Amino acid sequence: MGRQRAFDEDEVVRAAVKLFGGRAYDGVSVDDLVTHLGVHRNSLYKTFGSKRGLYLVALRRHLADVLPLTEALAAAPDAATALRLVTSADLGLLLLAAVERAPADEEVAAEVATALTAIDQAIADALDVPAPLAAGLTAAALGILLRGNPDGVGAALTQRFDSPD
Amino acid sequence: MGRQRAFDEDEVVRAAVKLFGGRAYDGVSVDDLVTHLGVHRNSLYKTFGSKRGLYLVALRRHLADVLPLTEALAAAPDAATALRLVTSADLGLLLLAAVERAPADEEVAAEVATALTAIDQAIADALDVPAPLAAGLTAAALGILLRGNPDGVGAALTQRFDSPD
DNA sequence: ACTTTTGAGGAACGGTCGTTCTTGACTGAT
DNA sequence: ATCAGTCAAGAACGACCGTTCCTCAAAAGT
Repeated sequence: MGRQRAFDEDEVVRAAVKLFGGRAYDGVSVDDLVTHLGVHRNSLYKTFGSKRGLYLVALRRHLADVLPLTEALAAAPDAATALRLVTSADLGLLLLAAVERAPADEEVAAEVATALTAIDQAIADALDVPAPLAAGLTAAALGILLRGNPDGVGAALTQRFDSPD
Repeated sequence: MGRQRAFDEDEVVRAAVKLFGGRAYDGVSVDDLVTHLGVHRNSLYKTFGSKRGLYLVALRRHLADVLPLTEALAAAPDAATALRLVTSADLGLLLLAAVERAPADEEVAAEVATALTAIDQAIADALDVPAPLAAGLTAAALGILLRGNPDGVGAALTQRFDSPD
């Protein structure tokens, strides 16, 4: 048919995940995307439709990368392991999407809610704890990620948490 | 000397806290501020210097409102009470500032870090627990706030948490 | 070899951004 | 009564936003 594209769509989306995960949605301009993604403006719009379209694709790719995390969670023996798994994952875009975009974009809100629920469920199943408790653990992990200190804090929490078992 | 101003600066700052706490920094335009704050463009720039200047003032006001929270925390008898105090507080702007602005504005980052440390310290003192554990509790509270479910989740966490005592 | 389809390339669009300028009304001090 | 200083009001600024258009080069189908 026509000329073949000179960029790898998967690479582009991954680079977009990195960019959108690093700063706010409105802080990433289309110029930034064109510069850092190695895709021409025109191809970007031809492929993803709009900036928001690319963002949604990037978000879904990011959330798809969370699936392996839930599988790893299924084998977690205790809360400490589960918390460490979540806090050591790269969830930058998920975090930013939840705080910043979800309130303004219900499609983003739906994706985020689904992903968080999946993590909750994986924790609930693995540790055999009630759903609200699993959701609390997920929330705690997100809070730790948000504070940017993966070490020490989580350990202190779960050390106390696992002791009654 | 001149004409007296027709707006209450305190009211304006409080309205700004509400606006900036509701959506991303770049999502709040100066037009939005002028419209919802009841201050004229010119007065806004005369009083606060810039949009970022107003944001910083609003952030500091918001964080000043956190001080009473730390005082209340000092009297918290257990983790459940502490967590409930934090998760029932209005920390929208703090949360948004931590996730979205802090990475891009080191002055914001410093303010946020100071506020979070103050909460950590208050919890550590009240519950007589080590600092990392207190920081973990603060993080958990932030995560719960971020998920937007103040009830149930926190209770499930702390019920388990306080039981060994 | 020729046509057709598609991407690359870059200029350009209208709109909105944060910010500033100009003008006139109001008020305290001389 | 006059003057100086501050505020309100809104037009206007250049810069940048997301998006589109136009032209040319490359490659698949005939």
